[in-house]
Amino acid sequence: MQRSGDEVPARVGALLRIVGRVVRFGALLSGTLRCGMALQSCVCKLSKRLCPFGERVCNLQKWASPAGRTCFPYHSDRRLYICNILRQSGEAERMKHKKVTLGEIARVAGVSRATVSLVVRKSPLVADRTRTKVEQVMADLDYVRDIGAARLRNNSSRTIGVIVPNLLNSFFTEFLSGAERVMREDDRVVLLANSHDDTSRQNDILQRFRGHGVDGVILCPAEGTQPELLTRIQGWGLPMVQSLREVGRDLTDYAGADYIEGVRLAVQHLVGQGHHRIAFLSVTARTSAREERRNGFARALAETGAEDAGTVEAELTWDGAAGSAAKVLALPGRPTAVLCFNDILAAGLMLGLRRAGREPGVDIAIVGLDDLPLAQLTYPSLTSVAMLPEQIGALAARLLVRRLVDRAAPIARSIVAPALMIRQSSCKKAD
Amino acid sequence: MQRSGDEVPARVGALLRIVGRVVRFGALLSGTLRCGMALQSCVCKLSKRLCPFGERVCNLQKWASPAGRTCFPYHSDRRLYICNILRQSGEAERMKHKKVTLGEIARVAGVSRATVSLVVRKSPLVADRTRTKVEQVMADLDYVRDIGAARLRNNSSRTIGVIVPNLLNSFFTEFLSGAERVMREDDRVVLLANSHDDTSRQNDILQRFRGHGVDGVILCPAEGTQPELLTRIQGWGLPMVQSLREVGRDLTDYAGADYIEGVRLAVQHLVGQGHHRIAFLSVTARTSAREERRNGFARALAETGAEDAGTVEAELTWDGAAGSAAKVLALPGRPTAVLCFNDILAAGLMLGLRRAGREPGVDIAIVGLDDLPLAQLTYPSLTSVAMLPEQIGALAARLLVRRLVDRAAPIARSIVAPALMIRQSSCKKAD
DNA sequence: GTGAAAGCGCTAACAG
DNA sequence: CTGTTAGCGCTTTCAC
Repeated sequence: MQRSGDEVPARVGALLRIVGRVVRFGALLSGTLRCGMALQSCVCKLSKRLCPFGERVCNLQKWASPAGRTCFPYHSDRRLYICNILRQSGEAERMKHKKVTLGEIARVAGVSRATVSLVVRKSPLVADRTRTKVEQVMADLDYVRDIGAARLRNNSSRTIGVIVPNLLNSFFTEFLSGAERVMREDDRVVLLANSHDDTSRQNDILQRFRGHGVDGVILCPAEGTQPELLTRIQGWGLPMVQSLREVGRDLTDYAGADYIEGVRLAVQHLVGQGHHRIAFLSVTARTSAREERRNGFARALAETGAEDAGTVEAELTWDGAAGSAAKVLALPGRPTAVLCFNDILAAGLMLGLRRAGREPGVDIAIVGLDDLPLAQLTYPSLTSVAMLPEQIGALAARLLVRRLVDRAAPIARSIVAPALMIRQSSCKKAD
Repeated sequence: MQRSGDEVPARVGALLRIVGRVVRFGALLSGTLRCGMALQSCVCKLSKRLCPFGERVCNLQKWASPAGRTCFPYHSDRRLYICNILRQSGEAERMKHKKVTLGEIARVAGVSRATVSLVVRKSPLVADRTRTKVEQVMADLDYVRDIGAARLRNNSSRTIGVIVPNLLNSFFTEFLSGAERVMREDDRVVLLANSHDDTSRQNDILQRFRGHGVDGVILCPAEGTQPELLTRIQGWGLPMVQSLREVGRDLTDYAGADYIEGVRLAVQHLVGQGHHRIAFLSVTARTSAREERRNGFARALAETGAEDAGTVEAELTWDGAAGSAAKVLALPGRPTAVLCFNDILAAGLMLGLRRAGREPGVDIAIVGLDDLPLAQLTYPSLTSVAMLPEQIGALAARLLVRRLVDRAAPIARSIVAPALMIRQSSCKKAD
């Protein structure tokens, strides 16, 4: 079955509906279905493209015969195209995965690639009629803009990298959640990596991110990160904000919580409960967060006149903290209260204390920091200071976005104010 | 200060060391430093590039004068280049962020871009001497391969997308952690997004991922996801594995835990503890995970002969679960034990029960599912069934990698075996 | 082994 | 407002 171009109805193009990547024919052309092809295997082909694009057709026979396929023409706004029905799924399959490009949208819509590009980028420079036409075609063909290709031209991948030291700690995953949310609101996408608090992995990740052309990075520096790293990153021209932890001071934008104030709230609360000998359960990993919390502790003690009953260090796990209970109890300062580096340690310590025959919240007061969700679940429930990591993540993301927009902006800090959450573990001092 | 090309020592090139993106000069040329320029601002320029690349220099004077800069030549393996000292940081800055490309490596190493490309991709087709030379230059210039540009040619971005419904639930973040780990081991990078269990956001994310050219997707389908979505994704030619939740059955690769077996373990344990009237605290969100757990519950009851004491539904929060305690206690089936959809609900339920004057683990047995870390912290500690989400994440990643390698591979399932973790909440039945 | 040339899909600059 | 042109940095033939 072959038809000459002359037989084609004048406005056949208008009857074509393109749905997904399969061409559906209008009534006028339904006769072609008699070829015995399933509707789904009807694919318009031109220059190896799926869908109804084609060069100008001069000689239908010439197109129809050599390939041994049944063809028929239709025309779109400006040109007469050839629609070529593929016999077998083999070729159809191969085409199915051929990308729909800007150029094809342009061809179908009868405009230039530049115009389509403008439409895609929502430029005001394009006429409304043109825009809607192009948008219609994009929707019909299921066009997806290739951001990677765009980046090659304009150096904006709309991708940012987030590096956290531990994905099993909900403090960091809440942080991540906030960052992801804001980035998505700003139409960006997050590349995620876990440094496991290892600087060499962190380097590795940074290189990889660089190779992927990220626009910027949110970094919670791994333990032991040197300030040189920051200058190196800046040397790459890679915008960065540090968060939760900070290397150096004011070397980059930074989002975090006011750890010192948080610790002060905790200590004041304990002192208010009548405690005057307070110990600190710290963590082994040396980060700015640790230093701030420790300094805050010393400062708060000085302010309140309470006594430093000593510091114990534990690994950042429940077991580690539980195991440190004995050391805490053996502290020469005979603490009546313990402030913990974070809730994970606090929860572990409470387990360990109970194993050692002491009732946390009764015999000894415990306060955590961070107010992770688990603080509500421990027994007794854990008094803690909320640091709002989800918010910090969001702030970090906003700082980064701001910097992407204006690289020369002055270095900024976003600090969230902590909030004391009083629960049962911070009992009044037993007499 | 100008020198003619003739005055340049024959093997000056050999004395050049390129460190980072700054050129350091060997002793032979140290005289040039007398110009009064800081070493750091010495930048080799050619065609706006940083570092010592240049066209062949025919006429040194011509290069030196018009730009008003001090120049001197050196030669590399094959060609004579010009090294141009920039006066001001203005221009130097602009250049600093100019990318080092394959072509520049090639020019410096004196080979073709194709050869460098082969080296980068570790092809065996390149001579050892050439390889080491090229690698040296890459290290010197701090070359980073642009994966986005590579993808444009070869359609492999080494990027995969992971879509989870909730980043605040550690079940999913542990999952994520496993997936990220495996992907990084395989030298891939993870694009992360949070669907918030919303199908329209999920669509949005998928489009965005598509635009970023991900090689594949790991999907924990949002509540209400239709099987059509899967066929659509497949229609895009986008490899995908489902995980933790499944839409349809065997439509795609799948990694998960054997929820039914997990529930069976829990019920058997409870029955072994003397409980015969068991309730189920379920969740409102309708997902395959919920259905499997419910079905498993029914089946396990049938197997053990225990009695279904009724089901209560709660929102997936502590408050929701705590609030449901009254309903659980009012169940006409008078349960002596409650199996909970997951640990979050179990923990919340225990809080609620205690508020209602019942002692969980004493008056009523509680078992959770998932064995989140928090199970060890509740009081009493929570008996739960470990589903090992970190492992599931890793398995999902491996399934996806496998499919990327062989798209025609048969559809596969990876199911991890759950493990019962007995703790205090699953007391023997009170008499 | 290596080099030259042709794109991948997109956008910036400029000319109409 | 729209079209033309010239690449972005890389890989892939296909010669040599």
